[in-house]
Amino acid sequence: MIRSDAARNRAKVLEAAEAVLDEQGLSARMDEIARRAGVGVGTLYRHFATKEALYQAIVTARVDQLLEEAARLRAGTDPATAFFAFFTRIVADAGRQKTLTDALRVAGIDVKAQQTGQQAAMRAAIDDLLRVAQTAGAVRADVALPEVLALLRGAGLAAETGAYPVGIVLDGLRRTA
Amino acid sequence: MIRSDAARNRAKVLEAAEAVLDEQGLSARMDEIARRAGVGVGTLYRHFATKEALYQAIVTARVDQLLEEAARLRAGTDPATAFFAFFTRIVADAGRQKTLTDALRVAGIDVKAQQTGQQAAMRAAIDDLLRVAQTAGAVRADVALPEVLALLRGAGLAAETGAYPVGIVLDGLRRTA
DNA sequence: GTACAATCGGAATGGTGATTCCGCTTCAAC
DNA sequence: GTTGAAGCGGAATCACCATTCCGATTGTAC
Repeated sequence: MIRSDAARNRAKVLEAAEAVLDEQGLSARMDEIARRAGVGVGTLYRHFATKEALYQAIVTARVDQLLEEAARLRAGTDPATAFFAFFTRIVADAGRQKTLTDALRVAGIDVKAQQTGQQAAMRAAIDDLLRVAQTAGAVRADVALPEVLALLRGAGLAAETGAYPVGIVLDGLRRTA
Repeated sequence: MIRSDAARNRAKVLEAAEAVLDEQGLSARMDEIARRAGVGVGTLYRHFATKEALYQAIVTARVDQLLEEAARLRAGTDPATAFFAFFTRIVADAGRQKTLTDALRVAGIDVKAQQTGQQAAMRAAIDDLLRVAQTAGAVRADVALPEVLALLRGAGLAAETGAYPVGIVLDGLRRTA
């Protein structure tokens, strides 16, 4: 059986880590996270073997949320606009959560060889939304996944520091009259 | 009088630093720069008090180059395209020189309060090119300097990791028909 | 209530890399 | 050619953090 205090601490750690990492990005210090969670660093390490692992846990969860959102949009929204909504959603979130920008890396060129297949899933979801939008005539035909990923990466990174005019980029992606 | 060897070493250090910093960004190590310059770290520190100072020296020079380029474009090119050319030039360079991305920060929201007035000059130059292009009807009227800076920042950051489709962003900036 | 394994907390450790120090070397003025 | 100051190299220092360790504590089973 899992000790109740252990479960409680794990939750506190995750919550604190999300807050701190969103604010400061990967450069946040482990002590700070532990302090904010109200536990010792030892406890923190009992639950997550390394900083990287803790980070990974959070990012993975976030990407999953995005994947769900993509599915939801795909199913329930006008195919011509689902793509734009998803793009916008990602950028908006990136402005609030530093971890998300790195989450994008999971979908992008990815620095350290990833694993989960999450990367593939994310790419597939975006690619799918893109194609449908193109078929519907809402997005110009001369762009493909790589371009969209690059635009997303840039928008996400920039949004991290301040407001980003997604609308302009989306206009650039719209079918040229 | 400045000792000849000192002058020579200063130049070697600057050259090596440009190369290394462009390749690896601010995380490059001081030893590496010294090694590449063929001098000891002590020498490196005799010429530049801190890593930050060395970096600053390079970035400042680069921004100056950009300012000249802006002036050149402003004077000698069709006002309707000078803006696009400048934007493109910056993004292209950012893909090659990691220091440039940070140079953009000088023109942007700037993390650690800057000084030189270089920031102001850069902003003014971009603002000027923008306005002229707008007057010429080449750029949509509903964008202003902040939006352009944000787009530049994003494009620069993304270009650092891979190809970036500037064209799409520029299309988004064009006058909407 | 007791026992013991799982958890805790947080001081100590270890690694990385910037910056300092200082005895040695080289330049250039005389 | 001599000499003092400026410059040099690179080993030693310092600071910063992630991660480890271990004696003290707490939860759960009996």
